[in-house]
Amino acid sequence: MEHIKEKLSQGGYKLTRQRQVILEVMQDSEGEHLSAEEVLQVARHKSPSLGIATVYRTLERLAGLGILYKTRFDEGKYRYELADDAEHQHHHVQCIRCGRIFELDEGLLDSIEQEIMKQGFTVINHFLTIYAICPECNQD
Amino acid sequence: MEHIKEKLSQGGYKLTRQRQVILEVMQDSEGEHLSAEEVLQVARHKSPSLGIATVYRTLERLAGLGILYKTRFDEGKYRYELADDAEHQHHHVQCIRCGRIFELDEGLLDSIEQEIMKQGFTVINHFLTIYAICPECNQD
DNA sequence: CAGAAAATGATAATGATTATCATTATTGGA
DNA sequence: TCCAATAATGATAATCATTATCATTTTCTG
Repeated sequence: MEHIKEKLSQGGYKLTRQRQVILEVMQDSEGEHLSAEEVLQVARHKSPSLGIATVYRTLERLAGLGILYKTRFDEGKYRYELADDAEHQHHHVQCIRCGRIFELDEGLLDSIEQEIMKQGFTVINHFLTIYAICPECNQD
Repeated sequence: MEHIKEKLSQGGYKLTRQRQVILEVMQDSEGEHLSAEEVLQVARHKSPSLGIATVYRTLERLAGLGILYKTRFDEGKYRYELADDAEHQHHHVQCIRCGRIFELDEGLLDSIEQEIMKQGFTVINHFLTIYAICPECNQD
C-alpha cells in the first residue's frame, strides 16, 4: 500500500478519500477483474456519494501509473485488476460456459517474442486471451 | 468466391446485392482489418444507398459462418477480415507508432495450449495481440 | 403473378466511456 | 491561520460503436 501511495504522489496525484476507497476495493477483490460499474457498486458502500466519472478517472490514472492492469476481454468494456509488484504481463483463460477468468503463467510467450524481435520489431507488450471450457464445466 | 456462396446458402442466407458488395469489399482489402464504418464507406461506392445497419448485420452473419474473422484490438470497436480457407486462427502484431497491423504465424501457441489442456481445460479459441514498434518506425 | 418470408434502411435505443462545468477540497505561501 | 491557486469531484451532457425496432422493399416458391 505504501509503494502505491508513493507512485501516486510521484505521478503528481493526491490520495483523496475517493481514490483511497477505490484502491481498497481493488485490493479486496484480488483475482477478480472488475468493470468500472462494478467498482462503483462496491465502493459506494464506503463512499455513497461517489460518482461514476471519478471511478473512470481514477481507474484510468491508476492504470497509467502501472498500479492496475486494464484489459478488455471479448465484450464491450474494460476490466481492471491490481497489478503485481513484478513487471511481468500476465494472461487469461476465460471459460465460455461459466465466464470465470483464470490467470495464465507468464513466460509462455517468450519464444514468440524472440521470433518477432528477429524480424526487427521492438516488442512493447502483449495480450493473450484463451477461450476454453474450464475443468468444472467440462464435467457437465 | 464459390465456396463462400455455398456457405451462405447453407446458413440459410441469400446472396443479395448488398451482401455481394460487402463481400467484394472484404476481398479487395486483403491484409487490412476494416471496421464496420470503413466497410460502409468503401461499399457505398458500389451501392450508395447502403445502410450501416445492413453492414453490421452482414458482417455479423459472415463472421458467424466463418467467412470473416471478427477481432477487437485495444480500441472500442471490432474489425473484420476475410478468413483463410484453413481452419487456423492467426494473430496480430500492432505497431504502436503507425498503427499498422501485421499477421503472425499460426502454430506459435501450440505449446501453450497443450499446457492448458493438461490442466483440464478444453481450448476453444485464442486471441493474441502483440504491441510493438515495427521495423520501419524503429528507424526514426 | 401472388403471398410468405427474408432483407433492408432509417432511426431510436442502449451501454460504455469521455467531456464539460459548476462546486468543493486541498495545499503552499503571506 | 487564512487565502488564493490549483486539483479533484459529481452531475450530466455528449460521443461512439453497436443493437433493436419497424415500416417498406425485395426475393423466392409455388
